[in-house]
Amino acid sequence: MPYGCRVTHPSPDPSRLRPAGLATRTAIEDAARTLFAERGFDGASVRGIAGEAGVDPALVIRHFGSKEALFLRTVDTSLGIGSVLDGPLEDVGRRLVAYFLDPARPVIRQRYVALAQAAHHDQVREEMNRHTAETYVAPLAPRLAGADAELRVALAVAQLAGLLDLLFLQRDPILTAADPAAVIATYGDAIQRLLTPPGPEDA
Amino acid sequence: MPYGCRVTHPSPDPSRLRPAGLATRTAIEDAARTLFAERGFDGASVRGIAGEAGVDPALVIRHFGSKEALFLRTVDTSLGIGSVLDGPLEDVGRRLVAYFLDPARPVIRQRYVALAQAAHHDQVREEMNRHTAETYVAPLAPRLAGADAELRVALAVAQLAGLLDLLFLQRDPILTAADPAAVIATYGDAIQRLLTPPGPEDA
DNA sequence: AAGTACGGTCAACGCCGTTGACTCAGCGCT
DNA sequence: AGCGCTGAGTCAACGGCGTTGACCGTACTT
Repeated sequence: MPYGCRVTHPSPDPSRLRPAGLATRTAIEDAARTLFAERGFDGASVRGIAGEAGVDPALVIRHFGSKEALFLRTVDTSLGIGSVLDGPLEDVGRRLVAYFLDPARPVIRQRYVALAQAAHHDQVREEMNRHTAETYVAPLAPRLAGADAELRVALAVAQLAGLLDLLFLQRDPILTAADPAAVIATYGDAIQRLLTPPGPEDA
Repeated sequence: MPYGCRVTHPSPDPSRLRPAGLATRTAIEDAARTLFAERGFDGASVRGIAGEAGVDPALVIRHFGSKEALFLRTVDTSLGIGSVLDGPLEDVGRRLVAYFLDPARPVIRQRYVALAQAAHHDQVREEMNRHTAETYVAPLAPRLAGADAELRVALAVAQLAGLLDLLFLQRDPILTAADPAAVIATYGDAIQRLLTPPGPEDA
């Protein structure tokens, strides 16, 4: 039986069950997006992602190089803030805090947790720095008056990151239980003062 | 040769080379402190700690229960800030920032990195929250005037954590290259405003 | 002298990310 | 038709991880 070995394949239609090439890549990417968001970087395993995608774990590495590279290609490091910064400068602080506190955006929380967990990998860290510079500093610093504009934007980013850290990673009970409106007002204004400090001649 | 098996022990003095009981515990704790500080929580392995202490890896778990428990018993989660908060309230913000930026304190930086890396373990997270409540909120909130004292302290902690995050974990190039004095002044004052907001009748 | 509790050792488990050798289908070539 | 090539996919294995259970040997208790 020289050519009867075709029987080993249970499915006769190769274009149906076994998506070839690019299709498997996207299947892996979808599974990775889901599992990274659900369980974070450490919690999601390459084997788990491969299983979810119906694929051999080795294939994931063959296609993407490493778990870290898969993460970088999969998770959106810019958390969709671009539009938030477009509005008027005078209350961008409150808008930023409100954006991340919005309970209608649980995905943001998940992505932030996954990103923070993966931050000890060099390439992820560099990507986050690139993202800070590109998303926050570049559009915001030129609009600021006063000295040290870039530094002040970076400090504002740090302040924002601290809130997300205590809220989503550390899950501080005081902040978790606090009234979101109060947090938005108090913390948002504090960020705002870094960006647009009120002059002494202010009303 | 029924009792000749003593020869298997190369050292005839048991109190010298093989410290018994409590001594091995402290040896493990010392190695853990060193390696956790040097390589962080994930980077330091139980096997590595055991090797550094000259001990079987299983013994580490037998004595401390788990890597996480060893970490909690070993690393000081209060980063030695107690005394910083004791001084006058009016510039505690700057003092806090200055404390962490002091280049003479690299240990603080190491400990913070290790803590942040381990934050996704439940018990470590709870310990950090306990530490926040005990070290910051409890002594500081009663001294504050105005509403939401506890919340404002928690927000100040968040703001401080954000700076450490971008500096020590993410290693943001802008903040890393910035003049420490400027950061202490700008960011310290921002924290200060959360704690003691200047009233409208201020000079 | 027997019992027991405990410090310590050893091998193994199940997980992880990753690698290398392999099969196999498709495709262009002569 | 036969050829080699390429690239997708599979499989078993590696070394490392945290952790567990069975097993010693000693020392103290009774």
